[in-house]
Amino acid sequence: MSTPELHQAIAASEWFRELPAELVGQLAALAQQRHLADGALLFAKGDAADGLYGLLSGRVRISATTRDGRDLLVNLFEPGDWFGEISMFDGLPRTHDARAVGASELLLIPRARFHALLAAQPVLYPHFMRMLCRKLRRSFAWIEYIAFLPMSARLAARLLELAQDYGETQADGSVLIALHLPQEELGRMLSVSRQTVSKELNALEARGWIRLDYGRVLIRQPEALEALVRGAA
Amino acid sequence: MSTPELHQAIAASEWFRELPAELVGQLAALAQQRHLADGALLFAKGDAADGLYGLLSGRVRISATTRDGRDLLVNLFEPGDWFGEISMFDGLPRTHDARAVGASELLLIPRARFHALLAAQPVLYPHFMRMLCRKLRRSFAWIEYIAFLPMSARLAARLLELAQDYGETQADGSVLIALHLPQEELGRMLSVSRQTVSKELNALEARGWIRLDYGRVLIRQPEALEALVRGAA
DNA sequence: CCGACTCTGTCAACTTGCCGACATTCTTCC
DNA sequence: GGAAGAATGTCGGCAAGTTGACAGAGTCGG
Repeated sequence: MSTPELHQAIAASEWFRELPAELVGQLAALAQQRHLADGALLFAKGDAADGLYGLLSGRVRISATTRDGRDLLVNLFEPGDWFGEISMFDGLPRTHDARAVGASELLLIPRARFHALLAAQPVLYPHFMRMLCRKLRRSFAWIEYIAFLPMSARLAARLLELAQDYGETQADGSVLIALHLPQEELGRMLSVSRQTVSKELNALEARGWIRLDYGRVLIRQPEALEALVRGAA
Repeated sequence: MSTPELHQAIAASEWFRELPAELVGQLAALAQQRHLADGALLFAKGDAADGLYGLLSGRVRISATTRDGRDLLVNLFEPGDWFGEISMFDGLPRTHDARAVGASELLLIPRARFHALLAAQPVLYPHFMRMLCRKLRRSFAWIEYIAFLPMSARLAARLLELAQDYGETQADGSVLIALHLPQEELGRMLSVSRQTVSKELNALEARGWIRLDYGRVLIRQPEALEALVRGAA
């Protein structure tokens, strides 16, 4: 990918939209390109930080795993997202595993260069602080959901979040979650069994709020799901 | 409190230990002092951010609350801790409620002044980024505990954390958690009922790993608790 | 030292969600 | 079009934790 194309890709990302063109240019100049095959491991929990990653195409799955094979799906990044900043800023090991879902293209801004740029351009700091704050708020919300909401409301909340990130509005106004999303995967997001997800999704479908399809979900009445979340809170 | 005393108080805090004296002085110059009576509300979730807080004496309890009165005890700060930085950096409302436990003295660094100082001294940024990263890692660990560990291991993990923060080593080598800590409060930390906490604590005591006292806990064998956490992970 | 209050232990009935098993249905790839 | 594999629906037994109730024990202030 040529430098102007890189510049374009970075400037288009939600995270760097407000950044002046000059700084985008400087970031682009630091970036290396990287390719990952489907399922390839980008980094694992405990690894030393190599740099900051930006996703150009494909998907990256962030998860926590136990020795006995259970795993928790923490995040699913799509093109335009940036991640891996935590280890960059505190110098400690990676907090999670990162794995490609489908063949993926990434940008890597290596650690040392990134810190040099930050030192030269402290204007960048508030920017990345907002990035950290956003993840913190997301974590807090998640913790509260687990603490306060019953499983059904948590599922509804998760569906709405997915619709926010991956939703495609259909002709009839309903929102299709444009993801290959088996119920087992949904279960891994909520740390709940496949069977429980299945039962609950069917209950939601019976009420006409969603429609189930093989490996995907269509949300017909987002307001009803929101009410379910709020009502339980 | 006089300015040199403030300077001293800030420099002594775990968070600002590495900060050069000059910057500590500049922070101290911005600080206002504030007193809170036992149980007084410092700020509530949803409030606009007034500033960054440092605790001089007493305790501050950070929690999330539902309309129907359940609450989740997220954090318990002690003298030397600083908090309230998230809303400062992203400009969004407070994420939690903060309430004094016992009469408390606080420092407030007002928002506008703080940002002026940051702009003048960007060296401060990496410092606060580490602060955010630390809270993020804590959140992640918590989420994983909830997802992966059974209640007993989560309780053990929480006790060890409390021992870390509030522990006083006794003559016989065991560690007393120097907090008024009713089992109900422990339950609110883990979002688990008082009865369950009671049963589990008694099981731990039966194994000789802890000793229960009225409103407090003594940890006799930290290693055993650690093994319990690790074994379940 | 006594009464009020807080904290703890315990029980039974109930709810939620897990797990294993098995049958069905849908998709994909030859 | 026909496997093979992936995803889903469903059931019953089981484990963990909740809720409400009540009794007993510890602490504190007058």
